[in-house]
Amino acid sequence: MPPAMRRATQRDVAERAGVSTATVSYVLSGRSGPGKPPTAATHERVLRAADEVGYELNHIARSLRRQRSDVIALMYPAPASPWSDRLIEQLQAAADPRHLTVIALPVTPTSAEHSVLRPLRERMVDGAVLLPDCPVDVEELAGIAQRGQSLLVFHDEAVPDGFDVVHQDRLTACRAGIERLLVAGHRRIAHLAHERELENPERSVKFRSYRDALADHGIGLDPDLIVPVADSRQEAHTAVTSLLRSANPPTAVFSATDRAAIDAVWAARELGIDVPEQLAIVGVGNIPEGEIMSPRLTTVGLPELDFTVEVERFFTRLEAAEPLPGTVIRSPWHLLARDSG
Amino acid sequence: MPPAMRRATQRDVAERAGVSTATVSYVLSGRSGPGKPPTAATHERVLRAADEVGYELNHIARSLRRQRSDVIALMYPAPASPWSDRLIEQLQAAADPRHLTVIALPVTPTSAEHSVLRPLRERMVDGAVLLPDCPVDVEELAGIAQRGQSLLVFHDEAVPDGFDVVHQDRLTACRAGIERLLVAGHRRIAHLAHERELENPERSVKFRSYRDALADHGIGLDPDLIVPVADSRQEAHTAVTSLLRSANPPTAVFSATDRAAIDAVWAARELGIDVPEQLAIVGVGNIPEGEIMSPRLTTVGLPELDFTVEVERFFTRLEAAEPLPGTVIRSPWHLLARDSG
DNA sequence: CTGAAAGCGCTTACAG
DNA sequence: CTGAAAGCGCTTACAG
Repeated sequence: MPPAMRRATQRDVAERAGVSTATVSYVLSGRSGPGKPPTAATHERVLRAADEVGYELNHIARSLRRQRSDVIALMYPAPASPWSDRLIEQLQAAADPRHLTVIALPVTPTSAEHSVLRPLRERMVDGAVLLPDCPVDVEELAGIAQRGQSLLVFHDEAVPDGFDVVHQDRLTACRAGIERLLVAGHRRIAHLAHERELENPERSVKFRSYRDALADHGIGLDPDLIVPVADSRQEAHTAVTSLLRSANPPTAVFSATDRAAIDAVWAARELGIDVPEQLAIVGVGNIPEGEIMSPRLTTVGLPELDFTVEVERFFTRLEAAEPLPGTVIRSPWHLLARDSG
Repeated sequence: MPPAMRRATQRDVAERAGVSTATVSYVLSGRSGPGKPPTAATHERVLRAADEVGYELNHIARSLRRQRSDVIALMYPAPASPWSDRLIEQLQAAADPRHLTVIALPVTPTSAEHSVLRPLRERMVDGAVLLPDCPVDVEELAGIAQRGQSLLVFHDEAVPDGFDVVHQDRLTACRAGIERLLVAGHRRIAHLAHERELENPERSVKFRSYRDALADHGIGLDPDLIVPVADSRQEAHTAVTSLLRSANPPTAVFSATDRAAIDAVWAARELGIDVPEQLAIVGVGNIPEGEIMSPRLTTVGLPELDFTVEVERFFTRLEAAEPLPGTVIRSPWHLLARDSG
């Protein structure tokens, strides 16, 4: 940072108003001490002085003294999604009247695992909501909760321990999606995967569902059918096009994202391949576009993009006078059988 | 926040290691004072003590003392977009090796105008990149820059003043998009608008382009053709469908977002209406999907989703030893005439 | 009703 | 090479 112009502090305001910094603090924060509030005249004088010297609160100093930052975070794996957008919106709606600031912490694939929880660990925020697939060490969460920060974690395997967990049963739902393809007789099912998750397949709900469901039906993995393109619309389009043009094309696609699934529909259409007759497609995530395209996208996900219950619980914990026990919120994913597969 | 367990501080570490807090600070921060660095033995002892007491740095305390937070923000109008995702990615890539934290500050329509710049005003962050259409008071930016925070502002009318501005000439480009429709002979052109911007039309680049281009061609505004659905895929789809079914349907659509433009393509297709023959469609934003759908979307926007120059300039300013003069980065939008209109 | 003073948890010249 | 001490800008019991 280039050198800063000296900023006005409460001391400057106090001097100008001819009062103590205590009085300035009480007036500007709107809080009342144990005694009677400042007189109207004092109040007025402080406000004017603050205005005259161009005083602005220093949030960092307040945070250190109050031992809370009044900032909460939403952590999500980048890129953003209708999910993260909706949750941000609902968090902000709840945070605004409480004078809390909501920040988003997008986790990019390059982020080192240890650094992801740093903002929590170093107390930059009072609490956080963690969306699924954030590459964090679940073991560390209990420690963070114990030190007084509020946590709501979307994670199917995590056990609540001073924090709340949202169970979505994603594995079950994803398996139902692939089973649907298998039951319809498909044997060559391509998988559009998250690039990052393919590096660490055991952690990937989507890849595991795919692998296990196929295995149950006696089908092995064909590397040619697994492409790491779920996060890029362009790459998904290209990859599906070339799969469909190959000598031995798939008859179905299971995509780790709805976006890539939609690209698959487009790619098929351009080649004159009918969906679902010649190519069945199942996505994951249930984003709103899926419902308005035609054929409507068959997918797996939350039936409603609504986090009222989760947000309420998070704020309850944040505002609790004493530590609350961890709870589980069940919000299971469903197979939404529509028209594409 | 529920009451916190007492956290270990550097004082605890110092006591345990039998050294002063100064030594602890030097060891843990990796910084060196004016003298010689601590001996290997001291170093070792401090590290072990820190580990034993479970010490974690308090970022807020460090920030207050150092007078910088080492946090930078990307502010963007919610919902997120390929733009904001890409910029976050590039900012993080640059921030990581510098040990800076990047946060996203999505601005929702409900945010009061005065509160949007609060994180800057109150010094929660050392600097920020502001994407277009953030509802901020441009007048206030110079003051923030003067107090030492780094600012890079995407804004076509802003004049640099201790901060950098990116000029994209969005108005010119948007007008070119509508002109294209007018020149092709269209007279009934629907506009899919941002809901929020319709409340304050003078601020809306897209609405102004639409209104002014039409006026130039002697066409008045028809309220039936202006619908505030650009931010919702579902609403866009519904609105376009009902427009196309109306007694006097539009022959073209100018959409404030590519997303809604794509929905318009889908809606038309479902009704058996040809794009662009029977309905010409022009979007705004140039998101990647536009290129892979068919017909390929005609749109207006940045030719490349790349912010290398902007990010470099931002970090140059952030790291400058003294205040840098404001500059203008030109990165003009273009009309990308493809197939949909 | 108002002020003097301590302290939040760090960092950093300075003295030794 | 290490330690004692001041201070970043606030807030808040406490004394008057």
